[in-house]
Amino acid sequence: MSSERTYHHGDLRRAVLTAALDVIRTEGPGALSLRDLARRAGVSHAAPAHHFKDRTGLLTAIAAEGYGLFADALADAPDLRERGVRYVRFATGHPAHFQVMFQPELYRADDSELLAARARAAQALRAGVGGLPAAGRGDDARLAGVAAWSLAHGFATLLLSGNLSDPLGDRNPEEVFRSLTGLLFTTPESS
Amino acid sequence: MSSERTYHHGDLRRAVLTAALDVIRTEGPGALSLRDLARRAGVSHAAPAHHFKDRTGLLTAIAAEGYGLFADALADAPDLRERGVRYVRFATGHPAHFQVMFQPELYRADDSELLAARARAAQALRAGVGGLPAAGRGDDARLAGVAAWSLAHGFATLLLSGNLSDPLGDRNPEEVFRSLTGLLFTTPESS
DNA sequence: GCGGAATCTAGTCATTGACAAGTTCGCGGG
DNA sequence: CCCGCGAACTTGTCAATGACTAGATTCCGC
Repeated sequence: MSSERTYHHGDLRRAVLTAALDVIRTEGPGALSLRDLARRAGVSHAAPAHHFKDRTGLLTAIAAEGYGLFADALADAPDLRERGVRYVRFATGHPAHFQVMFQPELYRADDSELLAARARAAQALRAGVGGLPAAGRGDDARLAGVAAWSLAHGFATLLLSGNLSDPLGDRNPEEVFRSLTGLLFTTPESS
Repeated sequence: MSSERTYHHGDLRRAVLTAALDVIRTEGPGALSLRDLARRAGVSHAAPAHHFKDRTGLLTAIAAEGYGLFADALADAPDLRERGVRYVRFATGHPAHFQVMFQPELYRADDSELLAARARAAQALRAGVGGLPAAGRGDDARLAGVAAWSLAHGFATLLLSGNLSDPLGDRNPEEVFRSLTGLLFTTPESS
């Protein structure tokens, strides 16, 4: 598969995606170059365009894939705290996807495939807000949801930008986040 | 000042910075083009390079300026909650600065001017963590600081990426954030 | 008003994204 | 068997950009 020198690559789309995720993770989305990705895959400079149309198309595909993986990761979490932990775990496990997903100016937000995956993720995210301690109903519940989301998202974002390596040291980020939720959402009856 | 057609621009550095902030705010850092900024300022295509060396230099200058403004904004906040509110206010008031500051791969993190401003901001940020309700001392205090930072940062980030326009509607983000802190850090004696 | 330094201009080169046109390959119908 | 059709990939090209160099103009201290 890797040593074949055929005219057709075999799975160029995935190869380009994987290489792109690698570049984004280490150097950021700004360092993405379609021609560089083509070189890495051993194909001509215009080959990637056949699968992704253009640079924005590639980033759109990454965002869509990211939302899909995100929805899967959040799907079967037992409670809200665990959902938050998985939020953080996704960010550390798929940093490139995560980074692109939350920079809408990088991709085409009206892409249909992306919208579908995004909707799935949004539903998985909202599903666990009900069991919040401070949440009665209506406005307070929505606020509590925003609070939980902000906490998880902020932690994940600060983690990826390297801003927590100092205070956290070598501790497991997920465990630290679990402790965090214990500090804030102090609820004796949380299952 | 604006209609002068002299050889020297007068304040090209600021003009380029302002134009750059405008581009970043509306189209993201990826849309930055030194040549485009030069055109907007009415100078030759290589003029900006004299002030910022290269594209990364411009972004470094923006990050450094951002950290300076950030430190000023947080400086004289009465309590931790208000510091959080100002964190959010800074993000909405200086979205371009904020966006660049927290994407270290965009600039030179070892720049001396940037490091100085960043240190000032870090001190201003840490100064208000002491008065936390759940914070005893040592480990718990540090965790509580990370929690507060995560909450503010996550809220600000989600806000800038457009992810809160739905749940918030047309409500004032700062006020919503104030309510959030009331939901989480419920402390009767907080001034 | 002189000389050096800061500011800006003009020209060039390698790289990139985007597009157009042509080539090779896989595959199913006849 | 082979034929044709579409998908996958290549080659060639163009405008735009970042970065660099050399040179022109202006400012400012003395």
